[in-house]
Amino acid sequence: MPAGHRRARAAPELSRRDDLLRAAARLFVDRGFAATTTRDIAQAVGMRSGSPFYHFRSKQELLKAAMIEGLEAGQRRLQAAINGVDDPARRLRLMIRTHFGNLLEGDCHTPMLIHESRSLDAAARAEVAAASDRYQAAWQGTLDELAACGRLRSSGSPVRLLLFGMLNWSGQWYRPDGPLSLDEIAEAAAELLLR
Amino acid sequence: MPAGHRRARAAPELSRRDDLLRAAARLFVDRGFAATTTRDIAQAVGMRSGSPFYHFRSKQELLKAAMIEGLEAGQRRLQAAINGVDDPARRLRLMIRTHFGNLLEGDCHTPMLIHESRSLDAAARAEVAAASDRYQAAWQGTLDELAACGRLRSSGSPVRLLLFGMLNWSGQWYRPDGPLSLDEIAEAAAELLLR
DNA sequence: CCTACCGATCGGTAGG
DNA sequence: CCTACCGATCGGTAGG
Repeated sequence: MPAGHRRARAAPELSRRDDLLRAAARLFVDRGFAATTTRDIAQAVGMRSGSPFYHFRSKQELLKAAMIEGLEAGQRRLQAAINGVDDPARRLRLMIRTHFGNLLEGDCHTPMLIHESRSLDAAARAEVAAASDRYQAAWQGTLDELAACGRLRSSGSPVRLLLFGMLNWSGQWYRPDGPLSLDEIAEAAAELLLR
Repeated sequence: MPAGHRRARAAPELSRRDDLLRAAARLFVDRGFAATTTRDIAQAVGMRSGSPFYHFRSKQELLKAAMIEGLEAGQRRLQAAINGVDDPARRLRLMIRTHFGNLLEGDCHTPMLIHESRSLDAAARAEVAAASDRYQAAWQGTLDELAACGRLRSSGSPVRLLLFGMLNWSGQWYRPDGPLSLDEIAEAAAELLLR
């Protein structure tokens, strides 16, 4: 039994670390950072209470890594989705839909953790803020382009922030089995921005 | 010294209860429910660690009361602001600006606590949800009226939810000493909705 | 990665 | 509303 499986899982340490990251992200999103126990996280991946600390120095480090790596994975999905798309309006629609995916599909939902960075110390919070800025910077170019050709309702400075509000707040009310699909919600959000 | 002040503060028990509620709301908003200690709350109003439990049965009850009473106070401000205003577009602008006040001015910021209702048991969560629904119901009439006369960008069903997203998410980025005033942000949000 | 454990903190209570 | 306190839980560590 151990023989045939050797190649299936390369670098088992990395995979375990990833398991912890994914379980932590899910629990942090569901219950909040402070209400989640390192024991909960360990149990979610079948470890004992002390073992997560073999992979991460502290609970805060787990949160920091989950947020940064989750944001970077989301950013890669964003770039892949708009790769080669010239029309900025179509690009915006794709970004909105992809962001909903990062936020509400899959099993990490990292963008919903942004508020938990208040639980980090200043240094870690700065690292997370930098990753979050990189994620948002990817949007500014498309918004500027739309504003330049007059296709944005409002080119005022809070537009990007209001847009992220519409999108990120959906984590509070969206239900996969509800009456609205993510495609529909994404379309409605784009409609509000585009002229 | 005790003589002359007797009339200044009527019903001191109620006032102490209110002090606790305000301090709790502020701390819950700043640090989150789970990360806030009942000792923190007691200290914030000059009590000893056991004393909040003379006014509230449990930490959860404190959260429930802070949320419900805060939402009701906000709803009263909302109604007062639009009292006698006939133009639905102007009413919407006033509601948005007043909601920003409930959210970001004063010292309770109750709407930012909605996410913390996950820390309540099912019965308490239902009570809070009912108060939150009443708060949101006040908006639906105005939105319907605007949709009926074609002055809403989109009359799709998620518009109210997307609107609340724009507004409530601002708690994540708005700074009183930042470049944008609440008047400007409120105006930008209204611009996105109105045609 | 597990076992066994520690010190600190926390929500809540008794009794006044 | 305070004093004094309890039981439980939690993040983290030593040592293997």
